[in-house]
Amino acid sequence: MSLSTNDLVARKFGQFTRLSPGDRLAISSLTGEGIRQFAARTDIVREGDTPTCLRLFLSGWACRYKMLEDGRRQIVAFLLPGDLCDLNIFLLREMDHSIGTIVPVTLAEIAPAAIERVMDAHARVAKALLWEQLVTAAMQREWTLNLGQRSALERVAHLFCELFLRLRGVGLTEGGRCELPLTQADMGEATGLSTVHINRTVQELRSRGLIVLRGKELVIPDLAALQDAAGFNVNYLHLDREGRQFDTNEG
Amino acid sequence: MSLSTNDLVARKFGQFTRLSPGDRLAISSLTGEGIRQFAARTDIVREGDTPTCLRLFLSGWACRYKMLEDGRRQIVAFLLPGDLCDLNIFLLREMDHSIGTIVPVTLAEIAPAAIERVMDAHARVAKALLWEQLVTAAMQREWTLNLGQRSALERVAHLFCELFLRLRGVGLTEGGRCELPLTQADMGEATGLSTVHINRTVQELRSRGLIVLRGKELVIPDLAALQDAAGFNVNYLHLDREGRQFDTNEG
DNA sequence: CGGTCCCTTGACAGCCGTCAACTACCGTGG
DNA sequence: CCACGGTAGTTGACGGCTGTCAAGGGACCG
Repeated sequence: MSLSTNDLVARKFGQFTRLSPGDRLAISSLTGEGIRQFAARTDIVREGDTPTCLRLFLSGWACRYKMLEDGRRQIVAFLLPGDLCDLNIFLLREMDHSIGTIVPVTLAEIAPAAIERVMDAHARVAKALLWEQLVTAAMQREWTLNLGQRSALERVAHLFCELFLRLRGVGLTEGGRCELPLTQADMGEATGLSTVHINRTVQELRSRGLIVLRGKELVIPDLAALQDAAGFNVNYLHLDREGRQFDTNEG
Repeated sequence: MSLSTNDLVARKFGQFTRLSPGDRLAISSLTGEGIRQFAARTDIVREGDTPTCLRLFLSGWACRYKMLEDGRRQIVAFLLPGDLCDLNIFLLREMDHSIGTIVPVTLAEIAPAAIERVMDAHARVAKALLWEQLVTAAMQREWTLNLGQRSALERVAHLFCELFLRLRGVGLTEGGRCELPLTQADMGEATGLSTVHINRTVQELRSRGLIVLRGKELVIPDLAALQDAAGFNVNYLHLDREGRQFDTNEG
């Protein structure tokens, strides 16, 4: 498990910089204690809770969500394996949103002090974590654009593109195939659409041959075509290895 | 001007923590050089640019925005006096969005190294800046909720509540009154609504007595009523002085 | 005084939500 | 073996919120 965590971390942050074995070990060491499992469809953190630790997601899918008083719910982000959530969050008195699982999740709970220690000792790791935080913010802006300007078809296509590329970044795809454990209700809450309209939109994407979605498996026969339908611009994921300037020389 | 910057900084971060005179001076000193002015309706940074510096907004209004290829435009955030933008941004190779002015803007351009120096030397300042970054992220999540779940009336009311409270936080309101230099087209681009529908929505808010909007001045006769109409929950602005635990003892 | 920007209003259309019913699937238990 | 219930997906009918198109008015400015 430590090995696979190391691998996950290498893939995740390898999208930004090449971490040395020592760097990777430092991150993996954070996950030594505090491994926790959560069942599907349960809350990990609730709005109003006091933040206590950061979390590194190791397996499974979760989401950040916000609710209105009358029950309307908006998923504002998905959390996938390799995602680190809430750097510096302990500065806030209480959470303004909740985090809930979609499917069973394994994550590592990390004390703020431990992260600080590792970031102080490993400059490249520090930069990689800050990069992760910047990309998270960029995704949130892109979602704002998605909800504000895109049509239903574009929104759903965009969501699939983003999820696929993020999963591919951590080695969780096979060719054009990936897992997609979301219900259509989840997709609706993420895109601001009703489940009925999600259903129609998914079928439109199917009939255009842009996706094959059966069970919990998504296949994208032609990623460029799906991106085109979505008006997807990959720049916000910042997968450009800018971090090469910070790459280790050790390998 | 240095004095007024000091005052602005004190108000802005005073919402989180009480900075010592030395802390405030340290921030103000960052703005000594690199003061720049921008005309109304011009770009400060463009998508694709290489990030070079952070910016502390001293006066005027600006916005972050993203565009789609066909010209659709989404404002994803407003930048008001006291806002600091893009901590750590230099880790990214290029901007994924643009920043443009609404009205003439004065800002201080700050070199990454200078910020780093101040944050290293002043722990409370560092925490205040990280808090600012967390609040920015929280606002982006709230906008996601706004666009995904709220009706046109709720969205516009919510926008007005947020802008008013943010301005009040830096002392730019008088009673229930504040400046609102946005055109209805701007409001539309921020809320994902057409200008025509913004117009109708604003008039509905007017006829309900929730706002008085004339010229570039917004009056909110009953903030609680407007918040109620918007379904506004202030928690995401994190104005709870959690930072009191980090407050200076110097006064 | 013409031009431009911004606001306003009306008519009409369409995207998407709501409501409702139905199917498929699956695990449980009688 | 089948009944049963719950979840997820699907489909049709209908309505409404919001967009589009178009035109006009007011304020400001060169």
